[in-house]
Amino acid sequence: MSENVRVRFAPSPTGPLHMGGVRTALYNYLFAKKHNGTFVLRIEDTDQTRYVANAEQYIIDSLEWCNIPFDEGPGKNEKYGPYRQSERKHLYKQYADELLEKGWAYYAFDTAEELDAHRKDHEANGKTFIYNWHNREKGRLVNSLVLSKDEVQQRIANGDKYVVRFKTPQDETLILEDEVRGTIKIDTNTLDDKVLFKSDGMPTYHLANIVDDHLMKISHVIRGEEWLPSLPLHTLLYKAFEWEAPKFAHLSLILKPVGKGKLSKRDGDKLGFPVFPLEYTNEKSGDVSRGYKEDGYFAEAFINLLALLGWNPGTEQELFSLEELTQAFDLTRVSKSGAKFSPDKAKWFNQQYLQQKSAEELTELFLPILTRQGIETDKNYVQNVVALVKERANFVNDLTELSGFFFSNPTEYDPKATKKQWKENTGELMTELIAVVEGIEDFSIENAQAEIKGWITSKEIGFGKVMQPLRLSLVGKLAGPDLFEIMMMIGKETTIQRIQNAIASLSNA
RNA sequence: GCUCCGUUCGUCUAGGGGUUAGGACGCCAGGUUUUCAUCCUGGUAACACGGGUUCGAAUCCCGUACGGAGUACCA
Repeated sequence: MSENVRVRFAPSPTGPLHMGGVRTALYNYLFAKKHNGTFVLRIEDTDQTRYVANAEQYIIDSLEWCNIPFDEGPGKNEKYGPYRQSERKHLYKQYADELLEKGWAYYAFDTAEELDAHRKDHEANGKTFIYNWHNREKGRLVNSLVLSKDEVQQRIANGDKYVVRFKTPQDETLILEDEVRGTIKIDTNTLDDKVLFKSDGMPTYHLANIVDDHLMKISHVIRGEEWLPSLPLHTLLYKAFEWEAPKFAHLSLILKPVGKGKLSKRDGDKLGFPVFPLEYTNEKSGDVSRGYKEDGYFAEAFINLLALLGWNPGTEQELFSLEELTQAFDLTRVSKSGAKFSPDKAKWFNQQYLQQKSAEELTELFLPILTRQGIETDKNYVQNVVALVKERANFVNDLTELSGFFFSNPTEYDPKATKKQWKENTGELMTELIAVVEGIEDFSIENAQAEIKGWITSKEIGFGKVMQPLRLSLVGKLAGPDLFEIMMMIGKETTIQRIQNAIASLSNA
């Protein structure tokens, strides 16, 4: 199997790439890399009515950001190109004709309205309309199986609109193999004769897909579960063409975190998490959808969490680099059932990755955010700040909230904490503390600690009586790193200043 | 409706005839941090149901229920 593994990710450019799509791409990528194979990107844009101009670039950018770039695809290494089906349009007709000649397909002249009427009719009788040449519909459908040869010729010559349909064989039981699901049995009589070639001259997905996978020498088709019902058709198509079929693997869907159904953009909006890798602006409506990248996720974390959603290595390891994923990945360990997405776990993954980063790395990421807020400071200072607060952060963006008091004096004090910690005599105590702080000649952590703690001990009052109001004065709330660290960072002057501010606004209210 | 796929703690999952059914997220409690978070320790909690097969079933088979997908001249 490790020879000539070629897989493809074949999205339709109808909008931004959903995280489920990214996962499909990722599994393809991992499988390819694991087997020294090739990862192909093919754009399936055979439906002109749903085409969205910026979608293809979005897909490419997303794969890029996730660090799972394709080896072959539009504009890259095009030895089996072109890779946009719209640009391969001329290829498909001959294959439809081949099937027609071999008797594996036929012309159908039924209009959309007629078919619609049939469907409604059947529905009214509690039945399902199946366009299936060999039974049920004899005489009601207009196609080259019931029309005479001459009539067919004439209709085509007249320019009548027609489609080409696959002629599904009768009374066969298909035994299909899926790499993740095992054996699937299907009775061909339950299948309908799918359209292979549309009246607009474009192939449908089914035809284009099989032809392209064959032409591009795809060895493994790893795709979403929504394609499982098409597997019999696709298998039959390979048979009809007398081509060797690739192996298939169908991936279960990513489900919404709460309730039923598959994950949708709405869930993200409602529960406050992105469903797209990158921010996306809808060209028509102007709507902006948030992205994992913009929400502060690391690409490695995003990939890691996606990989574990529906796959596991069989060990208890959960944190994987892309390299490790590639090594560990195995299609047979992909789970058959759909997985509910958990925003909490996603956050945890990001936290894990953030904690692994050094203060230096995080500072590089944090600096632009500070600049955007108009805070210009010394990089070393920022790095020291980051070192102090990073263990409290899940996202780089959290650093803003966590470190604000390092850059400016508190302007308000947490009311609840104030009520609890700022008592009648606290003002006097803090005034005394100012004197103590002023008296510290060499303002180092050791000295400050020794002086202040010594003073508290001599006053014979509890540490909390001083330390909590002090924290309130310096930070504005009861949170944050060690107080002495904070004092060193902001310096003696600012420390005193902040205590004075606190006394002014909290004791004279 | 019909066809196909699936079902282990709330969630992601391990386990595939004999296990105290394991881990992770979440949640709860305790410890550390005179704060908060982190961190550590512990706890909570699951084999959908009913029939078989078997000495023995979460595990194999059948059925039911529930969930999902498909049922387009969309992909």
